[in-house]
Amino acid sequence: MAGTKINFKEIEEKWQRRWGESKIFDAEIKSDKKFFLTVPYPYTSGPLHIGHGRTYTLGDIIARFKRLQGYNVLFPMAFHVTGTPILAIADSIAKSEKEVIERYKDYVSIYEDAAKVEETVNSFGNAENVADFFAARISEDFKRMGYSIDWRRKFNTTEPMYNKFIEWQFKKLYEKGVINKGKYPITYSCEDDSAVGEDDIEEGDTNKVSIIEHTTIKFELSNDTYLIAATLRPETIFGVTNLWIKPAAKYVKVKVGNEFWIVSVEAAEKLGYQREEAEVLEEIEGGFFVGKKVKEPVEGREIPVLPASFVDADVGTGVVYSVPAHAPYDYIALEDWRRKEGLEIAPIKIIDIEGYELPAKEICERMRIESQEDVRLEEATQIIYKDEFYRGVLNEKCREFAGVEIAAIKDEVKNWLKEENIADVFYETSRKAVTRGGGKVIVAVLQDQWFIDYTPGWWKDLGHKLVEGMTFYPERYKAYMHDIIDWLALRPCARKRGLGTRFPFEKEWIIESLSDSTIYMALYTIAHLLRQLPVDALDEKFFDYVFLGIGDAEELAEGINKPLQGLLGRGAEPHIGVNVLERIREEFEYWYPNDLRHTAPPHLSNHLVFFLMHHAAIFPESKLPRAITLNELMIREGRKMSKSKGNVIPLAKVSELFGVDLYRLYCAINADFASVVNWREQDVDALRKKFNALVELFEQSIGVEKLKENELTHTDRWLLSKFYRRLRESIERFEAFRIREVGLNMVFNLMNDIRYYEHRESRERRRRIVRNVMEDWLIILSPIVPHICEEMWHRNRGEKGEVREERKLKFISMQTLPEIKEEFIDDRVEREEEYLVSLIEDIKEIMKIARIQPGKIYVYTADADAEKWKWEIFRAIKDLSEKDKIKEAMKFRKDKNTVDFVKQLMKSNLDYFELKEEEVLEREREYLMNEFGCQMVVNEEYDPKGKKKFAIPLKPAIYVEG
RNA sequence: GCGGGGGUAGCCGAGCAUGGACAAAGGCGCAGGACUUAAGAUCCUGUUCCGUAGGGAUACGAGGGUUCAAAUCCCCCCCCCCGCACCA
Repeated sequence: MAGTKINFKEIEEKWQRRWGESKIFDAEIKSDKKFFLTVPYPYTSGPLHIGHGRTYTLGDIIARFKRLQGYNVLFPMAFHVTGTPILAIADSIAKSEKEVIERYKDYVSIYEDAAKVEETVNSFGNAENVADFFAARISEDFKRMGYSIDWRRKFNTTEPMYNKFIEWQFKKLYEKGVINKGKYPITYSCEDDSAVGEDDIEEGDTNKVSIIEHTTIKFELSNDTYLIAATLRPETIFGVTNLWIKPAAKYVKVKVGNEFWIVSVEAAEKLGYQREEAEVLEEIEGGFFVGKKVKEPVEGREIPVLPASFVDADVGTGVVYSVPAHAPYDYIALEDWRRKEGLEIAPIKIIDIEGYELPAKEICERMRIESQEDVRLEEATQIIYKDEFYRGVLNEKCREFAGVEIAAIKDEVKNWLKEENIADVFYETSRKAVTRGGGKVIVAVLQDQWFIDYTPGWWKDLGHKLVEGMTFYPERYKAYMHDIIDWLALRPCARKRGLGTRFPFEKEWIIESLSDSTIYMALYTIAHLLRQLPVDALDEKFFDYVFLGIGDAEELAEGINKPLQGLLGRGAEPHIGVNVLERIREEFEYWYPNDLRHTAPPHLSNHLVFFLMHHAAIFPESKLPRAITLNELMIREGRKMSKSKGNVIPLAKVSELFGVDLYRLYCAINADFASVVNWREQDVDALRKKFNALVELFEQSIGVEKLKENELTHTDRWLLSKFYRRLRESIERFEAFRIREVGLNMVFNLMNDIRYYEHRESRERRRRIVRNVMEDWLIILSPIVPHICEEMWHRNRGEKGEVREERKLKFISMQTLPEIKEEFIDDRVEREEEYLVSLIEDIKEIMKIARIQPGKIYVYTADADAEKWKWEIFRAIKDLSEKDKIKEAMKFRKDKNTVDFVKQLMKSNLDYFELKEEEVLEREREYLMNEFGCQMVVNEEYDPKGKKKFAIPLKPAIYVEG
């Protein structure tokens, strides 16, 4: 075969241009049923790659399918600019940071000529330029991917219109009493003087830094002066025997209220970020405290302060209290002391746990740990911690807490210690971390952080109720979303840095970027219309009217026009007519709610839950989201795609490297939403061959005459039956978002059917039968591979000229789903074919095993006159249980052969189906003889090997004569 | 640890909810053949083992169990992936 000579790139461009010119994806209000689909707007800090493309592509496939279903579809797009990353990039570039500049040169050179790269990147010192550049490029990328987006509604999240909208949202939440201010611990960089997140932290994406709450416990050194020990296990305070300190480290005295706390220098700095009243006084060498006695706070026992090398001044407070019965570190350190100095300190056991007498001692012995420098101490600590936490019980030394499991009593002990003014809270990071700039990351407590309080019961109830009524795909995420709502508590919603909307209640704060992207889908419905209004008009009243129907359009218009009239002078026509406002309201009313949000699982516990909760709080029930679908990520050659691995393929390169339709097909077919897609070059190549073959198949049927109804043979009917059955299944699956199955069914399986058909009939006839189903086939494939379908559709219809405005309905993209021709779906035809296939297989098997070249084939069916009783019994016992079958059969024919037959029947496990075997075989005799290149006869008397008796219904007996 | 998802032939990946037609779809890879000057593409055949008649044996992470019958149901164990918050 010559292979298809199609220039895919040309076709992509042609149809994208024509779709654009004809504005077919610009969604306008129609009386039809509507479908409003959104995917997350991309963050414009850099180019998107093929992994991101999966979500947008699947979104577009759904949008296109919904159009075929007859929905008036709105699929809009905007750009996310809010937050710190873009600003941080601009700052770095302004500061000429080499690494960032190099990275952005790479990014820009995806799009720009080498000559312009430098200049462009230089302009990125300004954050706005970064955002604008990538927003513009990503728009182009999306157009090149063939996405059916209504671009008129595009906006970005830093423009004034958006700010106004976000202000409105926060006022609504404020009215509900869920915007509050309070203390909040965060990861923080002193150097940058700001909060830092996963993206700001070195290796933060692979090795997360979380906030750990330590308990500090005061050990009195002298009046009002305390050594402050930090611990994760405050319940072990009852077993304390001594303190540990690092002699070489520097400690400081810190004035906290009326008390003086002694902690390491590092801890004092952290304390400064966690408490308002901490004041650092003099510095003291660790060694100074060695040998001193302190009073433990619970019993008032005097215990010694000892030096230990394992103490890290930069973890906790640099002071550790020692519980040698239960802490391996402490046990080993004391052992050291005993050996070197002969100092005996007896462990105090306070936790009973099965399998241990003295847990710390035993674990060290078992693991053969002998030195405090042994790295495995960490592991030993983990093991004991876990064992004791889940299985340990506090013993009689622990006052009223005795007899309770650690897991259940830990927090009670902690709270009691706090109440007794013995304990306090100290936050520490879960590991030592630095920012990408190298600044140390600590935990700071913000004293007046604004946050959204998701705890009110009424709100959670609304959230649960909403989720309950929604569709989720994959379904399991529904239960997960309920869990997230339960677990959601406080969420900081503003920060002092970054791009975004000023917090309306305190202007030096900026609304944080996940909090400003929760109900923005509503803005899509009206964004293009808001452009005609002055920004000042977009006040609270305005949005109340548009989104909630509160107030009156006339009054509102007057309010808007008054200041304008002042400018224009008396007697001038009002600028904004009531009709404009009504139109805006109407648009929102028509399109909202968001029928489907398609995104990826990482958004579940942040963006999506806010999306749901904010909708539930602000909008009436009729405007709440209807469905969420999620697709997993894409990896490449088995590995995660990331800048650092250098294995990223930009979305902008898809057309050039693979072709858009092929990429889209791969996204659709390679994995279900619930599975990770593995982008493998080898698989892409294999799919390309398939795809090209498919295109060629279509091409070869263009201009060919269809088979007429009266020409149809059994094989034609078989193909048509297969086709419409697959089509019917595919539409059902499409509706259920099982796009992979649609793709497999309508590409791989159908092509196999057609290959079989061609083998059975002829190439010429195949061209004709394909022509019979081609239009329907193209339509169902068009959401997935729209460009080639559009091309084939038009070639087939001979519409080579430009498509003019009035002919826009002629796009395949604007068709409706084909009718399923149920009359062609024919079980009998398919069963007959299966019957033949299995007969051929059996004969081949026999030829192979017996090593015979057939001279003549004898086939004996169970519906031959002499064997007919078999069919009768088959019919009679088909629905009976195994046990009853023989019994029932014997009623028909008391005979040993009957028993043998029924046994054979049961073993072959055939599905009952009425089929006239002899008739089918006679009809297809010529084909069968062709297959084997020899004579074949059916139900002849001649039966030299006595095979006849082995015939059972649907499985003829065979004798092959050499 | 908690919560969720998985472990299927050389690889990827269906099937498992409603146990039987499952040696297990489909694809890739590999081997042989056809076509070709050749390569590629395409098409056939094979791809656990045994078998001169359509059959049999062993197999679906490991081990038990239920059943006439288990990849599919139950129990237990091992391993892998994802989420656990302020970050877009």
